[in-house]
Amino acid sequence: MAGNRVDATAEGDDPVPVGGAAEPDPGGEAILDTAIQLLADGGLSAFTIDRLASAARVSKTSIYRRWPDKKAVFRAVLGRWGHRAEVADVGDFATELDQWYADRQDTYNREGFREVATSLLELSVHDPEIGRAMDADRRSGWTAMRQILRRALDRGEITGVDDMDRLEQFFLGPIYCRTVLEGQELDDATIADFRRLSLVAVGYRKALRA
Amino acid sequence: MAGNRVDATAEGDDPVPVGGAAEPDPGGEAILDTAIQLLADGGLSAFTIDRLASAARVSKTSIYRRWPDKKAVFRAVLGRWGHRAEVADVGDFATELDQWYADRQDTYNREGFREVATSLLELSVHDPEIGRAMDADRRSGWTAMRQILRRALDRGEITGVDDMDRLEQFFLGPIYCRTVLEGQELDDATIADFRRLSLVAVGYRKALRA
DNA sequence: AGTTGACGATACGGGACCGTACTGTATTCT
DNA sequence: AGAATACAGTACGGTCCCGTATCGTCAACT
Repeated sequence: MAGNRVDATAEGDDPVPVGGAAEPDPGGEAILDTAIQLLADGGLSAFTIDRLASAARVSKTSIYRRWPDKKAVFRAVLGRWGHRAEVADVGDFATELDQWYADRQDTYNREGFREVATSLLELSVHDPEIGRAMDADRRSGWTAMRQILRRALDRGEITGVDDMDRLEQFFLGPIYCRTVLEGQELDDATIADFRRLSLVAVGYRKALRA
Repeated sequence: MAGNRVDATAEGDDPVPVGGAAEPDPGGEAILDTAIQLLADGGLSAFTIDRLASAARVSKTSIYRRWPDKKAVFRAVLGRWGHRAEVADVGDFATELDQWYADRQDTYNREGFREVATSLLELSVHDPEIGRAMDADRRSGWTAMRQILRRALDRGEITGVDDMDRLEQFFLGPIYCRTVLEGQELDDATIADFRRLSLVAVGYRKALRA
């Protein structure tokens, strides 16, 4: 149920399978899934290696064989938690935006998303290593929006702001604020409102009838 | 340097001065200020009562005399961390919005704001008690925006959306996303962009020349 | 002067947690 | 079959932390 794997972690997280070829190590991924579940249930204060082992029905040995210490487990969780969304170029900003909204809806309405997101954010803010991993993950997760905006700007569909960071924040902010900060659902009506407001804001003309 | 006190905590945080009248207990507030600093420096994992006592140059006795346990300290920190912004009715939405932006700029650019905000958010999401305190605090902190929007709607200055939650999220989201999630500064140019986009979005006509 | 109460310093019991080591077992590879 | 490996289970040392208790000091109040 979690998002796709961000494969290029390259931080020493990979278990390096010995005999066979590069298998995805289903055991490790199962552990990480359990870790996400554990984080969703009890937050950082309840996240211990002993509990993770118990919840994953695995011995601590199997955890420490894969990751050197607890922080490495967190980094790996962050990688597995990460999600990349690709939105194809269909020639129209609003259509691509709807695609992006649908993907965000799936992601942000996921059970336990808020809990895990806040825990990982707290970690990333106070730990430089995890922070870098978080940045990379977020950047890859947002690339879709960046590409959509870039194309829309090139087509001349939207105007008024050319700073990509601010544009991204303007589109994602309301969603993030509603779900992660406030804990409210991202329903269709809300998406419709955000969509209409945002399109008007950036001067997308074709959406005046909607 | 922290925000104003939210006085109506009413959760057993008050130290109840014995002899004199209702003094504000400067010792307790100094401890909470140190706690905020501690949270800003090391996050949740570094926040311990022993360290708090040491950093505040106070004995643990003085802490446990004021609050029954660690969670109560967190609740008190949340109360002191809280901030209420009032924006007077001046008859024009954009003017009041600028007031609000200025206040948000002060708040969100505060040293250590992001660190403390993420830690307290993580706590509040996973602990119902602290969560309720957080909700009350956030609600009081956002009331200014709610009032501004309410007045603007009544004056007919803005149109298109009448759901107050979504409107609030639409205005605060970009700011929150930029500062807390991304860790970027909330400079004047960014405020100007967000302001222009938002005003256009809600159909504030008078701002077309700006 | 004498009492009261807040305070600092310190110590302590109890528990939790991290990371490692050890042992025995099942499975896979040669 | 035999060797190598991953694994579960468990125990352990060391550390940290919470919350309480104790004791001596100092300032305020009566």
